Amino acid sequence: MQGAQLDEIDVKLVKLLARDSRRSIRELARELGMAGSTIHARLHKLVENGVIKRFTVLPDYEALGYSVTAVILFQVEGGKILDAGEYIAKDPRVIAVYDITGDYDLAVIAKFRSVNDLDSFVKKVNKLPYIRRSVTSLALRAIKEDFTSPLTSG
Amino acid sequence: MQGAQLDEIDVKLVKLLARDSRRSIRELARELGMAGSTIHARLHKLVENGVIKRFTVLPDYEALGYSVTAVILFQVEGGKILDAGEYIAKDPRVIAVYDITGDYDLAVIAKFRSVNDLDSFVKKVNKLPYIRRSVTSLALRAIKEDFTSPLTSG
DNA sequence: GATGAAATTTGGGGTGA
DNA sequence: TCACCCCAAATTTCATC
Repeated sequence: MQGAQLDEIDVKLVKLLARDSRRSIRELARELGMAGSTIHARLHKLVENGVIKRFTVLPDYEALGYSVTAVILFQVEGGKILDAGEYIAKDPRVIAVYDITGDYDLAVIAKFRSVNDLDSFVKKVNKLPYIRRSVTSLALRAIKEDFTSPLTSG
Repeated sequence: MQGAQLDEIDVKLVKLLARDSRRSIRELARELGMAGSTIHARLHKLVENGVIKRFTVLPDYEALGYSVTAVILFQVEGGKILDAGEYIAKDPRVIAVYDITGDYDLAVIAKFRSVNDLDSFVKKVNKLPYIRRSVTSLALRAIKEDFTSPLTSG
């Protein structure tokens, strides 16, 4: 994916956009001390190279009815970890799946409309033949949830 | 924050923007079968009510040099969970902190530039007097990481 | 790569229906 | 809420350096 080496301007541009992706190219150009057309071209490349995967919006899941967040760990039979991970990843309610070291093999974070919804998800996944064990932790509260934090707090 | 009840159009609008927040109001209006000025007003309210928290960009953390992701669980002395959570949340490398049920009290997801960087983070947090125990799992691979998934896959 | 100027769209506000 | 118009500002393209 990356032949693209990013210089300091590129990184600054991504950070500015992570903070607020609606800022005009003119404004960004002014702040970065370059011409608008240059920033426009750089932005285009960043998107093309996949450094910026998507322009999106940070939603309030509570307001949208997703009041339940869960962290679920799975033990999977050796050799089937990626298969299981990819199966789990297909579910739209899953926002993250990590292949992890330690006692468990997969860490999953997902958003649900209700505890019943969570329950049906866990049961669905546990039906897979190569899932050995799972632990479900209900997130009583999301103290922080900001996937841009490393870029926007720095 | 939520006296705002969202109708179907509002939800659709958020979903469309979660998929691509650069689409013009004209285009969104056409797709939703409403006038541009109406969509403009609705969008304004969604931002004002905090249903849309921020316009942002989905970055490729690998490309930006954050090659290490970790899932860390903490056991915290009763009564100090929120304090610990808020302390941890301040670190820019932390993208999520959940107050969870189960054997551990906090689940943390964070991004690091190196394993050393991760190590120093865990040591820093473990110095807190009310942290009883922690388990660090290195994410060998992010099989999925898309915090808009419930909105964009549905 | 970067630039400034030109051509095309868009945002945002207002009006009356 | 809508359809319509307006204008200032933005995006995007392109010839040129």
